[in-house]
Amino acid sequence: MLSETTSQSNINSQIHSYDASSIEAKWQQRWREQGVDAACDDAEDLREKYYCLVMFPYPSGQLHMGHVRNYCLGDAVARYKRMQGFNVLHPMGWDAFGLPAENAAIKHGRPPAEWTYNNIDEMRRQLKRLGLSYDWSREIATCHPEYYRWEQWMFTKLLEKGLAYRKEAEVNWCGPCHTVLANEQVVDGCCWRCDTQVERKSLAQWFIRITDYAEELLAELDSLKGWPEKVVGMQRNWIGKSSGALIDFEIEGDYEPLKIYTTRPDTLMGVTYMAVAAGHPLAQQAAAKSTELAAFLEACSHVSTKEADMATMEKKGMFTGVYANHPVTGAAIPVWVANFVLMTYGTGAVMSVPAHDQRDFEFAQKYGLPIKQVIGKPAGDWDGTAAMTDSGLLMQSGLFDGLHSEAAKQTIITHLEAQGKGCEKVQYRLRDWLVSRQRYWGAPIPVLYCDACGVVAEKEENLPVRLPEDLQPTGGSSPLTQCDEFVHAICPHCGGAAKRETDTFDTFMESSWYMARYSSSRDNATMLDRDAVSQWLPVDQYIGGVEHAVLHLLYARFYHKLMRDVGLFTREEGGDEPFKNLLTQGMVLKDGAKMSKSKGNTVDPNAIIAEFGADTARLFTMFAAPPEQDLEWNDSAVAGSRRFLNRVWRLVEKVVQISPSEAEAAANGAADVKLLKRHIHGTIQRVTHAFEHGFAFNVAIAALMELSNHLQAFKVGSDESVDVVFSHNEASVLREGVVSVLTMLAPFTPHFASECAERMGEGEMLVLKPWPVVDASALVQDEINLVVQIGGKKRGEVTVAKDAQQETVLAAVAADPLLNRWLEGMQMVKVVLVPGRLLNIVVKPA
RNA sequence: GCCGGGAUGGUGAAACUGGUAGACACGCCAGACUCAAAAUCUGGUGCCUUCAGUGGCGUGCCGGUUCGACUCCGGCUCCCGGUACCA
Repeated sequence: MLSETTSQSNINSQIHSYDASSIEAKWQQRWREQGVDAACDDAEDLREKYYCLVMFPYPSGQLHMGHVRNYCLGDAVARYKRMQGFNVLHPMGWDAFGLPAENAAIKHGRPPAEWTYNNIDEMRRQLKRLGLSYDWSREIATCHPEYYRWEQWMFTKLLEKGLAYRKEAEVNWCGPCHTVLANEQVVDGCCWRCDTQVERKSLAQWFIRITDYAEELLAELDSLKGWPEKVVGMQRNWIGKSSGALIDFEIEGDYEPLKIYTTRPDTLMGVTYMAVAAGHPLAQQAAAKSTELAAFLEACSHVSTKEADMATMEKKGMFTGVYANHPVTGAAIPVWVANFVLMTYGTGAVMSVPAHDQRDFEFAQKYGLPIKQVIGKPAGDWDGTAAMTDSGLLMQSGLFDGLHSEAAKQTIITHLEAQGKGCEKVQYRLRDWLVSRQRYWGAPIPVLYCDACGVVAEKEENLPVRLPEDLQPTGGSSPLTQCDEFVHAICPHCGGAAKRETDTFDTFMESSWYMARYSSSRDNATMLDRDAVSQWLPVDQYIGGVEHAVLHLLYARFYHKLMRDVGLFTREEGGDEPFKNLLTQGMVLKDGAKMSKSKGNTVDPNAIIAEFGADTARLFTMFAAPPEQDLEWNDSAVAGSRRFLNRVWRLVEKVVQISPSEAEAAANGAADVKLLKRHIHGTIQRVTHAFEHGFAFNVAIAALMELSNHLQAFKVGSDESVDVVFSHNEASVLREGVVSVLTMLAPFTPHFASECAERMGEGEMLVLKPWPVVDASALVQDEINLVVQIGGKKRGEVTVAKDAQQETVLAAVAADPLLNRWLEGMQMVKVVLVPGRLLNIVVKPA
């Protein structure tokens, strides 16, 4: 009884459904055998190149839905471009160095290498199960010596050019991660990985001079037309260019002159006090004479970045007892210590103009300091309740009176320059990139410390400096520091004993150039093959999460320019910028929140593939939301995506069985065929448009669903039980429609579409078939339904010739009693005809 | 504060350069098939009104431009992301 029920239900589900797992395996094997996913390096290949890249994953062990979405987007683009006749490079690899591997190693007592390689194997399997069309022959893993040796080589070049250097500096230290961090990796004063508050420590570290490239990185943002404005804006803010002046204030007594940076030299004559950071030498020096001041400085140093909830923190200060001399008037100006002045920006000291700076204003009010207006308000009088920060004409400014702010800036700077008291200065917020990390699982920094020769770079023939892969981290300092075989080395300069650097590179170093390496990933003679670079770079379409807006995406732009300037390629060969177009996809949410293990709201891609098939997982992630928007996971909508595929499957079964009759179509048949043909080509137009403009795949798939609904209803209407006879013409257009749907589904659901196409007798390689082309003649309509508005409100439609003139349309309206009644007792004031769209009759009571 | 994005049915979302608001899908309701259920199929589904044809209202709020505004302009409110005592 039970078994009977089960078998019955199996039969039924077979009738309505298809077997995803067997056909997906079948097609994956065929594509692999036929090498359809490989990019062609052959110079004789005349196809235009297209480089489609998705951000490579960190091999954490399991693919999550965010990956699935990212990679399905990239795959849809790559497959579409292949069908459009491009020679597509669509590679994949592993960002394989990093902290999680060490943490896992500590937890499991096994070396990070093993964990990493196992994860890569598992994740590669998962990617293959999704049917993603990667050229696996170019796969790279950044932890492989054949990869990082070139990064080490590059670093030695940067050392030669003075673009890399070692310096003792105040740096960000994360205790739990046991390493320093770059500025970009500190978020709200906390470590970007473990979210604990970073400490400031003075340590000798390796830096790369990204600040030398600040201007170029900023200027070329304007050329990135294919990037989201948001990301461009974030990078612009991060670089933080401002222009102003450096001004020296002489200090009375035994002090160095006080150098300040200001963007408002025009307000110089309104300075009523100076403010320096607690860490400023002048403050420290003055504190030696005042216990009270020393106590205040001590208090300031304990205000952590965290509790300093910056926006609301109270402005505090104390007079140092020191006076500065105004560089123009010579007037004595009190120097204060203020907790809002940052030692890390500008010179750690500011001139305060309370009349024209809100922060200075609040401080002056609190401590009863004078406020002197030197800029006239453009309109009306200044009420003095808040700082007046607009530009305007100078007043109370002696010889500068009457100048406009903008002119005054220049005049005052020139005046100061003449007296050696100041100069023009462009300031950036960007700091040099700190690239050394006190971690084991990373690429060794190829330098040695020799007692005789000092800091020496490893020789090129000794590269790579191999990371021993069998060490076991324990949680404290890097096991490399205890590894004698690694540490004790020979100085490449004098041949004496030397110690190796045990710090490793920031893992963002590896991800900064992988896109270039894919062009020549198997080349062991050079970092980048010049021909391969000019063949493939720049990346035409880059796809990934927005969280890398000022991390990876800034570093990669920088590194690209470094590689160019080291001479690996010219600007003609590799371009100035690595990524032409950027798509930042949204997150995958469940119950309104980002999926995470801690929240317990994850959806496992394996489970979805097992239940519905890879094609359904792909289709849903592309259909549920536009790519750059967050996607809310919805289990029943996933099932709905699968239902759509089932319907197409049954449509294919039906069309395959049609044997056209010799009888000619009925009289109205011709019109039906024409309409269907218009639907088909309208859909081709819409789907192609989606691929060419913004990748609105949700709309593209909706269009395919719509067409498939039309195809199902063709000649049958809602009653499928009717035995319909198709003429040759009808059958052929129906077939054209189904093949079009399958062809356009191929980028989204490649296995399913291929299987259906094969059943239709369309041959094996749907994925290599040309993309359908719009037949413009099919879109032409002789008669159209024209919307009729009366008084701006839609009142109905009339059927008229597509190019009908106004009189004709009005006649049609008059002939329609339902429309005409709106005109009774009314006077026509105006008639607006939008050809092909609508007619609006403006009326008023007669 | 500043920069960027957003607000449309019960839900995810469509709407080309101003021209039929809600395509497509999920959910829900009803029906067909079934002993029954599942699956599948069909129909309905913005809100209010009406027996019904109809009519009115409706894209966060207020105002403007226009024959016509989700779309453009001015002024707000709220939400999301980024960033910040940056001098």
